[in-house]
Amino acid sequence: MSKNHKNNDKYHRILDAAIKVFADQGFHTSTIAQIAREAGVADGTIYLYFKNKQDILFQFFAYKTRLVFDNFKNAVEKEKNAIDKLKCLIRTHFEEFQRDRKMAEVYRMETRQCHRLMETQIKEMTKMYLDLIAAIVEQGQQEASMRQDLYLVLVKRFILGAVEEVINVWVISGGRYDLVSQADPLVDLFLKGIGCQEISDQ
Amino acid sequence: MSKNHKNNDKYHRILDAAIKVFADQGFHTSTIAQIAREAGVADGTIYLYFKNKQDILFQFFAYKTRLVFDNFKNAVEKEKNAIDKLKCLIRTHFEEFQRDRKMAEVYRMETRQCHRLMETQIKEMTKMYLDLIAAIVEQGQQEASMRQDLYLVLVKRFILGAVEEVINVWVISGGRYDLVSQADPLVDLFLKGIGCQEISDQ
DNA sequence: CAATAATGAATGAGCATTCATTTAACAAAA
DNA sequence: TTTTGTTAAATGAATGCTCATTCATTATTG
Repeated sequence: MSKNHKNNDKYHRILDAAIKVFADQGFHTSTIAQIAREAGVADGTIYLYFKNKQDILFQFFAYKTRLVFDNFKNAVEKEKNAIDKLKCLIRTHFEEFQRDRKMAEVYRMETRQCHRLMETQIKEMTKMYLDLIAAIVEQGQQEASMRQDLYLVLVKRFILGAVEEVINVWVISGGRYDLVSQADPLVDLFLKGIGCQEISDQ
Repeated sequence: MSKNHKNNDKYHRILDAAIKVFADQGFHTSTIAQIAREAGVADGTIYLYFKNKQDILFQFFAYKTRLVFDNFKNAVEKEKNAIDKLKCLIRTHFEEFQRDRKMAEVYRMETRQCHRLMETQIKEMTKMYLDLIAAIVEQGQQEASMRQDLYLVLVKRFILGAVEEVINVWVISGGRYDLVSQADPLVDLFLKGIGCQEISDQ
């Protein structure tokens, strides 16, 4: 009956337990036994809800992370001018990752690992994010709040990279300070850069 | 006699082979047998030059990567004003990583993994890099080529993150385009940002 | 002939996955 | 309400495979 385990309480118990274990030790060094213990179920039970160990990580990307990224688009659409949209995107990103630090830790770790099966998932999410940035910047150019002479491909990476690095440090610090408050200062850097206007044109 | 294996040809053969294998599959899924095969030696031989599998990765950070990062400082010192130093840092970074793509791949992957033993190495290199950026920015502020109202901690991450992300994409693409040519456009973004001067002050 | 270096088969530990068995859930019959 | 039967869910010990690591043996060097 419940082919769709996603409606089942135990599916989530196990997935959350796995995320906690992955966050602490990384995917490869985590064992099914540890995940089972953390979830309070027997080792074998995990295989009633997941195909295998890889599948747990797959579900993490396909289900958990995906939801978060879908949110970004909705949040951004609520704002109307480009600069507010950019602020909103980054604030929402920080909010969501701060809300679920274990998710942030696993995301940070495992997106850089080569797990053949996840690649598509990860690429799709990244593309969605980059497209969001591109749309915002193009709108900003039309509104004349952003420079015309931008190399868009680079701008997208420039923004994504900085955002992820700010999260990275926050994760490494153990989440001991408020991440969201860094959003506006970061957007300020994106917009104005670090140079003095008068000289930076040289 | 050769306690210091680093002077030994075979030490480098094995280390380079390992880097190639790690780059292709990641540390955890690589086997000693694969590394031995790639290096053209027997499995056991590896243990004459390295304590164990982890030690190979340790040597990668302690020896290979470390050399590259030490270079950055020297390169930067050759320039005299802050903006040129920043350009030099990023150009050199791109040059070195482009010169040795396998190294870049392993660095990208394994710095985000939790390998207890590497942590110190990685933190030290990152700190050195961030200090370099901080010094450049502070000089820029004295020279009045960079803004006075900068939150330095954030600026460091902002720059490092963007730089690493640009490398990241280049690595993912399989190194199919020229990385170094992205250095100047990136520094331009760092200095001027993406906003229009007139409005970005709003 | 040492002494040093290299070999690769053998060892054993660790762990994902399976599956025979047990337990729980629920419904129909008494 | 209790009894009994049926199905679904959960268990965890047993299996078997994959390696990292070792070490007795062989080759190389000088």
